Amino acid sequence: MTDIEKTLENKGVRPTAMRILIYKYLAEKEVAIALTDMENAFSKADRTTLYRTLKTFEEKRIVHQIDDGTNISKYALCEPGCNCEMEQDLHLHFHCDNCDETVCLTEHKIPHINLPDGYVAENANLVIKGICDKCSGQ
Amino acid sequence: MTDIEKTLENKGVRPTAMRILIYKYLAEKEVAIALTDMENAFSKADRTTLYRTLKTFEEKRIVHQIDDGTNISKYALCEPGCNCEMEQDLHLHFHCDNCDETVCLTEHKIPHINLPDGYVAENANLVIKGICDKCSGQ
DNA sequence: TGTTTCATGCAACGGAAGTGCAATTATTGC
DNA sequence: GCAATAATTGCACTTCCGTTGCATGAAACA
Ligand SMILES: [Mn+2]
Ligand SMILES: [Mn+2]
Ligand SMILES: [Zn+2]
Ligand SMILES: [Zn+2]
Repeated sequence: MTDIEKTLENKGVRPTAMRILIYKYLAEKEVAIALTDMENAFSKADRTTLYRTLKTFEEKRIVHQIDDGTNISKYALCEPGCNCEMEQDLHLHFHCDNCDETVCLTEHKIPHINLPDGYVAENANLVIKGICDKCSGQ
Repeated sequence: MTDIEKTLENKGVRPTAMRILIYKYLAEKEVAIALTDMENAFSKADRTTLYRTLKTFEEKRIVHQIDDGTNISKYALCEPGCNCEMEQDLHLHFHCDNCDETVCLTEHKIPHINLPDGYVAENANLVIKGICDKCSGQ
């Protein structure tokens, strides 16, 4: 039993061949992945299977969904021990307008915001757009 | 010539009847408006006209587009004299999970974020989700 | 082994954004 | 005013992404 299989089982997901492949794919990419990216990478697998795998992973807190403002849902593996929905774990995301890639900046947490009276914050999403380190040539 | 007509002309938009109605509608709503909302409010007008009017308004900086994470684009009138794309004018948006409405918190600017080396920020989007003042009963 | 539960594949649907083109309306030059 | 021109509006259609229903296949269980 490999590390990935153990991880999946720990999260309550049966480690099928497909799921292991998808996990590996997510692990080796350092950027957020869209369903379409998956489709291209796994031309043999069905779109629905990829879709449902991502949803299962999300539910079991293996990945978190990222809304980077492109209107295309992206996904990235959660950090070990992260509580995606807890305020202290909400990190920001960076979307590069040049290469169109989105990355997690897991070290950069979303600052706490004081809201007007009556507003109760439960979640937050902060996306910075611009040019990424690869594209800025630095 | 009414105030609205003047405003539109100043922004370089011909004040047609339709556009004046749409502007009025946006002005009297205190929440961000989706294209579908428009369709319901103006059942006589064609969807495309509403769509293109919003795009024109956006281009001419009469409204700004809001991505609140629902994957439905919303629009709200810009504050007088605002430079939507300038960093100092980027305010945050609040989406209520209860009533599903999104509001501009124009007084709450997005805090400046220090990025890792090589990343160049050009724009930012911060959406807080939770319960709005009306729904929290306060 | 037989039964049940879960995963996968195929097909179709739905909502929202966007586009080409024709028709209508407003503006301009004479 | 009237023809020529430009801008706006309406209709039809497309595309893209996300999502669901249902049948089939594989794995776990008893
Ligand atoms: Mn992330
Ligand atoms: Mn706003
Ligand atoms: Zn880049
Ligand atoms: Zn509310």
